[in-house]
Amino acid sequence: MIRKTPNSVTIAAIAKEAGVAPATVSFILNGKAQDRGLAEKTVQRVLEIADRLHYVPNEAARSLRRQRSATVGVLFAHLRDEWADRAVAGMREILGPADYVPLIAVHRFNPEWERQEIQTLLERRVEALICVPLTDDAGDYERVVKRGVPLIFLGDTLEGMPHANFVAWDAEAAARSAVRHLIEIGRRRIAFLGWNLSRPFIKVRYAAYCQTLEEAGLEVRDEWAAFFPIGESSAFQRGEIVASAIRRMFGRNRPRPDAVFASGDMLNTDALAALSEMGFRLPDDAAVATISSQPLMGHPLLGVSVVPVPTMELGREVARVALELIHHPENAPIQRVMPCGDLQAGRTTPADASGRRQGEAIAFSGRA
Amino acid sequence: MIRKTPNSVTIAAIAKEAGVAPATVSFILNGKAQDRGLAEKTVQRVLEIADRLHYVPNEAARSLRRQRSATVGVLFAHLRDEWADRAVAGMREILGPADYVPLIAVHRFNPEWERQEIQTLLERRVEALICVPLTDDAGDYERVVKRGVPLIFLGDTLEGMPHANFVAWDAEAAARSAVRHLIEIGRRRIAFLGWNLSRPFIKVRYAAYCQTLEEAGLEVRDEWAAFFPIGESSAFQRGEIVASAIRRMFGRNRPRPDAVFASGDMLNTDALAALSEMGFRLPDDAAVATISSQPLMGHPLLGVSVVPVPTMELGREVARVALELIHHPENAPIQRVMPCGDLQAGRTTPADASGRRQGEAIAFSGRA
DNA sequence: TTGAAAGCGCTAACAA
DNA sequence: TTGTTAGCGCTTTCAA
Repeated sequence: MIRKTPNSVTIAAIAKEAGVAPATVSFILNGKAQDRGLAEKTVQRVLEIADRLHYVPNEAARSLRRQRSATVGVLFAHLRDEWADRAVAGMREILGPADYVPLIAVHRFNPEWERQEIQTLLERRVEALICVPLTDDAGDYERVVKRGVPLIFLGDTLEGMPHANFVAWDAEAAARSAVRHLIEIGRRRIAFLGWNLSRPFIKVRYAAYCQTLEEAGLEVRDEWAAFFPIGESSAFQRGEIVASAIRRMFGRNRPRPDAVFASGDMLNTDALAALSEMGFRLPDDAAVATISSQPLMGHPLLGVSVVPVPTMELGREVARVALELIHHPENAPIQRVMPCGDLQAGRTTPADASGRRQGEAIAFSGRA
Repeated sequence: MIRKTPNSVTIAAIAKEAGVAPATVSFILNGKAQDRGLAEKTVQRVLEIADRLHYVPNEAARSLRRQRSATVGVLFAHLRDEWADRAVAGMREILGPADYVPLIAVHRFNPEWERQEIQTLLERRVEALICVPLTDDAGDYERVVKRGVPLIFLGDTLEGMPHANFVAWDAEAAARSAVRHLIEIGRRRIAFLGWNLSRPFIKVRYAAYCQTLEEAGLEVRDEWAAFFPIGESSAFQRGEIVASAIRRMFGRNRPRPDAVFASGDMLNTDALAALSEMGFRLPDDAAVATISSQPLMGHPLLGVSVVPVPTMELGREVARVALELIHHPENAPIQRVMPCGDLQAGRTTPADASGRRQGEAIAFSGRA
């Protein structure tokens, strides 16, 4: 037995019950009674009946008739790291009052799923599409643009689409700030962990890393930089790959790195796991700095220095841009780069402000 | 200027172009050409044209006509803790092949938003609603049930709705296993942190804690248990409340606890932060065990013992139940409790397997 | 082997 | 002050 949508109360039923025309009901339910100059008595009666019958409008019919869905598609890579949580919170703040609803989808780094999700979103006639870009490939995105649906990249953009709309954050400043911090706390041999993608806001992190080192007169060594493919299946796998890269860097004959700049989430988690597994003391053997949208990453026990990504504000801004482009598509391209927060210093050296002696592990300052 | 849905290619346009009737196109596009015995030539021509015109079906029209949305609503409390990520991954596995799409919404512990989101989902005529229950209040949920839309709670259920469908996990076994572990590693004064809710699978954790202690002949002290209100605004606030509870427990005259069972996510993070801020050594001063769906929680640096929640499998199962109820509503109520994973022991005592000496902080085992 | 036609629930232009 | 009407794009029954 196939279950059908419950035969819900329609506007016609209410009209019949109230002894008025469907159109009248429609106007009243949409708060346009004034415009039509309807009698207050009629309005009340209709509202009362709608309420009593538990009327719930049928959005499909409404969209079809109005030729707009009041919907914005949001395609995430995943829902981890609080990224999505905070981005969606920000979007809601903006979309809600404008009577738009976000349609959330996830591609899990799988191009095939991404295509499917985009298709589904287009079938639902989203009026704009917010999208965390997956690969360097512009193919599927161009299709969206061709259909006249405003596309806004979130968090990065694509080299191959110079006129794409995007809302990103200042990865360059973030990377600089993280690396500079490591230098300031006395580190001289800083390793880099990054993603193996040529997206602009990914690439800029390595560039900033190099520049900051050079400005400080420090060495940039190829064998201290590692780039990893992104993907979902690699959650465990990736941990292994990152670990082996770290083993390579740290296992060699000296000099080996005394700090790690993990340029994004997941890399930082993997790096911590690997370093700890190798028996390194943090920050004695390796200080870790990262850019992250994951609050736990800033936990004192981990002792990592973190530049926080302003995810919620990104969500707000990208929603604003989406609305702007829905109403004024002629304003494309809109390209915004948001500033990121100040670095939160983790533990730095064992002999830092709290005055512990060199060599002592300092997960807890001890209370004796 | 208000932007309208782009005048997309319709089935009628394709029909005209191909010189056939709209109905023919519809059949072909739905893969029912066989059933109608259409000429292969016609089929090919129509498909070619649809492709050339970049036809994308209009889901609103389709839903309206078919009187079903092919959609399942999923209402989360939030998108943190990888809960949503893994639950959605599991659901996709099941819903995708059945040609259902999940509509994801978030209520952020706000009853007003929850009502709004449920309303929005009902307007979109979801065929079932999967829902992480918010409060102890059944009001809004009953409305859903009354409309004939199958409602399935995820992760817990409500006392006030004994006939509600739900898919939960075995919180009792998880709690037992966590507390037993703390006892096994020699702890005798175990504190409890929990949520101040009377939902069955929340309540059972405290009960299991008490029972396990009693079975071991240990003392259950009221002042070693703390219950916290749940809510979003309290992210920081809650941290403070948890911290003050922990200060109260640990700051007193002896005896004070030597372990903490944080019965859920967020509580564990807060507890770690508070303990570390107070300068306690883990696990010397307090061993921490918890139930969590957050992988970082199992990180060796944190040293916490974790019972993992089988979130992805919950996602799969709840999707299966949703489909079952869509097709066979007469099978309600369906109530399932999934087993949870084995406890992953964190650091236990300072003098554990790795042979460190008593009193040494052991965030890192040291490599010298 | 194909076409015609009705109608899903709603809105908005036009009449009355 | 209210009603009539014509679709929005699609599916599906019935007729040819």
